[in-house]
Amino acid sequence: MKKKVVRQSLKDQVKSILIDRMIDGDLAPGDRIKELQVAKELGTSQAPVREAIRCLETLGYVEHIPHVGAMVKTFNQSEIEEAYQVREALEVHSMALIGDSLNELVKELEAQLMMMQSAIRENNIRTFTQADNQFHRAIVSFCDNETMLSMWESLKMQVQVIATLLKASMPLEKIYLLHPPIVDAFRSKSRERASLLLKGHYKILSGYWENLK
Amino acid sequence: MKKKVVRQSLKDQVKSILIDRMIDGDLAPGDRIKELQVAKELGTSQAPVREAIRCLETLGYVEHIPHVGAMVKTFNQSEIEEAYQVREALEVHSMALIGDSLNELVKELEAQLMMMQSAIRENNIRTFTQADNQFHRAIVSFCDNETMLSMWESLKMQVQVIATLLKASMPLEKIYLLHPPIVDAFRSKSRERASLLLKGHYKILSGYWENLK
DNA sequence: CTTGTGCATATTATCGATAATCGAAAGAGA
DNA sequence: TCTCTTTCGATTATCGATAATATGCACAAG
Repeated sequence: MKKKVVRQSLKDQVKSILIDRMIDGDLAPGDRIKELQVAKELGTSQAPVREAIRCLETLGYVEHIPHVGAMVKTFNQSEIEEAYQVREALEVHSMALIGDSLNELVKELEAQLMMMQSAIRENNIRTFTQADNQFHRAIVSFCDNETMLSMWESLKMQVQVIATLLKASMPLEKIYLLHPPIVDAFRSKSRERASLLLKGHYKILSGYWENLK
Repeated sequence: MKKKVVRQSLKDQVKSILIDRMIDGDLAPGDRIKELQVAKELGTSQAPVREAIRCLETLGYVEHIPHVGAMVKTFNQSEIEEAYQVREALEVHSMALIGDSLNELVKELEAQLMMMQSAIRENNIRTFTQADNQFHRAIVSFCDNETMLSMWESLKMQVQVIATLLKASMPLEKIYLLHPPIVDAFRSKSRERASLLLKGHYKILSGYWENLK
């Protein structure tokens, strides 16, 4: 691997730092992000911070009110449900588009199944979630449509919220079991069946979700 | 209609102006957009222009290369095809989500059918395209999912390109005829059939598209 | 006790100027 | 002639300072 000189703009660096803080929980939903304060902390001027925040805004990570400021976005219930529906739409359609790379996809999905299983054994929710995400991402990724994939990824945040809640109330094992049949369907080249199974997967999860509310 | 005090930030004004220029063709795909030049023209400083451009960038209207500049985006073929597939995914799934507002939707769709017909009589491609768009938008709009709708709308530009080309090579009448059966299916509350018809609609159009390339 | 008004403060929005970076053209060496 | 380096002009990226705006509080009026 070549090691290019890192020449990241300040904006990008600030953006990464802010995202990290959100992941680590240093920045919780609802927290204010003040431009000058962040700028001072990071030793830059207001401009790059400002740009970074606007970027996070369009990514849907923060909410911005003119002349007032930005805060880490808190998703309300309906936004989360909406995102879940869109995700389903994209994944179901992606399945129909996957071409002759079905075998490779199956291999990737199997890998993620293994990962999920081992996560269950260790009761490691974090790893499980990661594998689960990777499983679904693979489906979209293999249909070879960058636009589709980037839209799918833009839902990450909202999905993360619902996933966390679901995993707290639903045994991992139960969630896991929704996946192998899908892989089976792919293995026997039956996109149609896979698609129905995926819809079922989402239906069951949203059933649980309804009970949570 | 209430008339609130308009207090648009410079960024928003610049953004609107640039979009207008793109629509009017003053800014064609591939054209450079220079920050300081625009700033001078509009009598502002570089900052608001810069923000506006970054905003257009995330909207997918312009392409930005660090330290080089921004230019009006030219879509390549695969990007356009990708967008069309995503659009299909969103619309098909939306159909399944539409609740008890089916009747209202039918009314809206019928209105757009009429509009298309009259556009055909006058051979007004612009009006036809508008009605066509509105037809498809209505489907997504009636499933009551803001996230879905905003994603659908973010594909506007790419779809516009493909639509223009298609309409040049395919009789409007032929395109029109793909729509009434969908409305019929909705009228008889058959979401399933409507969904299949919509998929057929897209299949036929992409068939034409393949011939164009 | 409620409502409105003006001020103080905090924060963003905008500005003009400077630094950093890129791409093309000019020049040097083989 | 070709390739590599250097220089130069153009443009973006960043800065520090100032203007504009919103929010909350104190206080007066009803």
